[in-house]
Amino acid sequence: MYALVDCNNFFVSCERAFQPSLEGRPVVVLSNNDGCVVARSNESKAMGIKMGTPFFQVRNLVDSGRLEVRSSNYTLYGDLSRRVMAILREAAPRIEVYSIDEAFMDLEGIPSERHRPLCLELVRKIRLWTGIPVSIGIAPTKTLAKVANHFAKRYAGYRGVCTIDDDAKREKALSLSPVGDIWGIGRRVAPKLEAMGIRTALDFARMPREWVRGKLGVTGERTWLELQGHIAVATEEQEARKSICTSRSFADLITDMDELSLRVSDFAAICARKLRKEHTAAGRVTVFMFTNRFREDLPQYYPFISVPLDVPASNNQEIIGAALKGLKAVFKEGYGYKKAGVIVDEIIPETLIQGSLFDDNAEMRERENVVSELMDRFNTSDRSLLRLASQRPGHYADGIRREHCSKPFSTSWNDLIEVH
DNA sequence: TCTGGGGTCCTAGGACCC
DNA sequence: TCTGGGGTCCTAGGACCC
Repeated sequence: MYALVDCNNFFVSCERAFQPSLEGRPVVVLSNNDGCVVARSNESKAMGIKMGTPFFQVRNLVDSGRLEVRSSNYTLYGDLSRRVMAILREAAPRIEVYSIDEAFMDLEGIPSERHRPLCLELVRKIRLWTGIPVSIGIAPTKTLAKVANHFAKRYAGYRGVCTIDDDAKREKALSLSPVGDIWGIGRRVAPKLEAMGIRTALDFARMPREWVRGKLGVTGERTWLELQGHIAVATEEQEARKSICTSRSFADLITDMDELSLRVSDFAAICARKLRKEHTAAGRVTVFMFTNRFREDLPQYYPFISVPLDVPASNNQEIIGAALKGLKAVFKEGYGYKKAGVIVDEIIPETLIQGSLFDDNAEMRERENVVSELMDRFNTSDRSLLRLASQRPGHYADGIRREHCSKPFSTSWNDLIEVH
C-alpha cells in the first residue's frame, strides 16, 4: 500500500504558519514576478478565483480588502517542505518526494490495521510541528492513493486520512471522480474522453484494456492498470536530474545586451550551483529568451541556442562563459525581452567526467572548480556575496516584481550576514 | 500597465549502420 | 526501368505533472 501525503494549499499554508492573521481569510500566492495566482486558500477558491489567474484581474479585490496576497517566497516554502519531509522519513522506511508539497510513503512492512492510525498521527504531528495542514490518501497504487487523497482533502469527516482498500470503496470513489481529475489524464485527453461518454474515472476503468492502449498509448494503459489496483507506476530511486533550468520573467522589458548579459550570467550561475550541489556536471548549456508574447503590437523574437562543452563542467566560469557565448550569438537589437533562461543538460555524475583528447586546459579547469566551491561557501540560493564580474550585484530577485513578499521567517541566516 | 517556473516520459521520424 | 530488410540512436515536440 501507498500513502500519498499532500500539503493543503501549500504556499498559502506556509504564509499562514508565520502570519496567523491570514488564518480564515481568503489568500492567494502569486508566481514569480507577481504574474499569476499559483496557490489559493479554501476561502479564495470559494470566491471563484481560478488557478493561473493573472494577478491584475483580481487586484481590485486586494485593494478593497477582500483578498490577501503574497508574492512567492520559495526560500520559506523550500524550508518548510524539508521539515515536512523529514517527519515523513522518520515514519516510513521508504518515501519518494514527488514535489515540493507531496510525497509517497511505501507502507510495506507496516500491518494494514496500523495504516490509518499512523497517518492520523502524522497529520497531527506535521500540523503541530510545522504549522502545515496535510491530507493523506492510502491505496494499493499511487494513482488510487491520489484519488483517496482528493477525498481526504474534500470531506472533513475523514479527518485528513482516506483509505481505498477494497473493491467497493474503489468503485465508489472512482464513480465520484471526474475523468479529468485522474492523475495522468490531462487537459488534452480529458475532453476527448468526455466527448466519447467517458465522464467518470469508473467509466474509464471499465473500458477494455486494448482500447485504452490503442487510444492513449502506454502511459494511458498504465493509468488504467493503476485504477484497477495493479501497480504500473514504479517507485524510482531518486536519480540525478537530467536537466536543470533557471529562467525568469522581468519586471520591465530589457532591450540592452549588457543588461541581458547580467541576467543570463546569474541564471547560468544558479544552474552551475545546483550542478555542484548534486555533484554533477553538464555537457551542454542552452540559452533562450522571449519577447513579451502578450504585446502583439511589438515585434516578437524567441531564440533558443545550445552550446556544447568539450568536457562536462559545473564551475561558474565555464557555464557562464558558454551561456554568454550563446547569448551573443542570438541576441538581436530592437526587441524588448520579457524573459530569459538557461538550461544545462547532458548531466553526468562528476566522478564520470572524462577529459577530452584536445583539452589543454585541465589545470585551469581545476582552479576554476576550486574557485566555484569557495564561492558556494559564501553564497546562498538567494544572493551572491562572491560573484564573477559578469554577474549582477545584489539579490537574484532584483528586477523581478515581488511587491507582496513575506520574510524568510524560518531561514534568516541570510539577513544576519547582511547585518554584520 | 499587469499574464510563472521547472521538470519527466513517450513517440515519431530522421540519420546512420550492416 | 530497376534499386531490401532490419536494426539503433538521437532529437524535437507533445503530453503530462506540480
